[in-house]
Amino acid sequence: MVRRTAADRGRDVRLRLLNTAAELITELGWAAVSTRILAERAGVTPGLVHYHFPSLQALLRDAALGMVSDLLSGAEALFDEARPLDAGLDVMFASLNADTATSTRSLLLAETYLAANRDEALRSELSALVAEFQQRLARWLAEHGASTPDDTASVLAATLDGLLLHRVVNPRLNSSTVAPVLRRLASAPPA
Amino acid sequence: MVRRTAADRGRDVRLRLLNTAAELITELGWAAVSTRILAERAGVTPGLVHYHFPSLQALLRDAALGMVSDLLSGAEALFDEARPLDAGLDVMFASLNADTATSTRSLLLAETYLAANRDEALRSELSALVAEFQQRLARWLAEHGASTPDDTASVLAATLDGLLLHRVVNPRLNSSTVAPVLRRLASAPPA
DNA sequence: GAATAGTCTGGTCAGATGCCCAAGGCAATC
DNA sequence: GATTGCCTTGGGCATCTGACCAGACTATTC
Repeated sequence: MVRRTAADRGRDVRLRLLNTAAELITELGWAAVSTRILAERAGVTPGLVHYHFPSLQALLRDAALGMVSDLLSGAEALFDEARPLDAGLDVMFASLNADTATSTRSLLLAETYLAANRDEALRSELSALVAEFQQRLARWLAEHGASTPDDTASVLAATLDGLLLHRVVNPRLNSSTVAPVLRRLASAPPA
Repeated sequence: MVRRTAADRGRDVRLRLLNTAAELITELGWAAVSTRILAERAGVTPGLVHYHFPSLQALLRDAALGMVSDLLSGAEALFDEARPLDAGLDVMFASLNADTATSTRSLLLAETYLAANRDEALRSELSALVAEFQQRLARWLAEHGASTPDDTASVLAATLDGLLLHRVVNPRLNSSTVAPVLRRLASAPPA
């Protein structure tokens, strides 16, 4: 028998709200997530939303930043495991396609970029997350002999996000077409 | 004295609605554009919106596709003029940064990708526009000795969009850091 | 001048929105 | 058993939402 105090249940509801908020942002778009839709999907009364969070926007911010943080950590783990540079690039892009959970979470990333355009607080927190990811990516590139690792990491990170967006309208984008080009992007310049 | 028939005024209002709709999508996000906000900004009564368009969504679709079409035509013109491959890449990315109008319109492009995820009709029309742009880009790359021009064009287009998104949170992204990496992406693979 | 056709107004409708709060719940502590 | 502290409910508030429409306006055609 598990003891479930009020505080436990509260933490649970808070978490469930954050998770379903992330889902709904990708499904409906950031601005279309409403208190009531969110509460219903989370199996909770609407009033609870404003008990656990100061505002709906604050909830969406927390939800988005949490998921983005998870997503970037996951990506870091991928290329950290795969030792050679080529394999790392392959694995990174492949994982974006294969896993539906990852794929929808990456749409959330794009939504968050756009929302960051309109929300100062969100922008600075997102900047920090992305900057840290790029530093690790740059370090990994440098360790594997890539040239101008910092600039390459910036562009590579942007490319990965762009590919996620483009997959919506471009079915040609799969591992075998993309990987060789990415390899060229990360390689040393031709003599 | 210019003759302004009723039909002329009508066409004018229709155009003004489309233009301000595009503005508002980038400012507020797709789902946050409402009939009344749009009408007020366009200097028009709310009722007019549903006279000229069957629904608000249809208006937003038309507005977005129109602007995206303009944006892609503009980009095509840029790299068509700049004969060498390197110069073309430079000019393409530089123009995205320099011109504020172009820069906001490119945020509209990202909003449209995400909206296309939820709107079948929008998705197919956007796919067609992007596919045509990529074909021209691939042809241009091929003419300038790039390898695997089709795949390269797909990834390059995604990279450009990704860079637009990332500029929001990454101040390092400017012409001088990005251009060399793009050049590597488009170049022939090292022997 | 009458008829026609396209454009526009102002208002209405039912429903959704974010946020708030008094009242009740329940487990831990005294 | 009383008290304390956190969680939860259900309803209410003012405001906004997309869509609709009867009627007015105006330039063109007869």
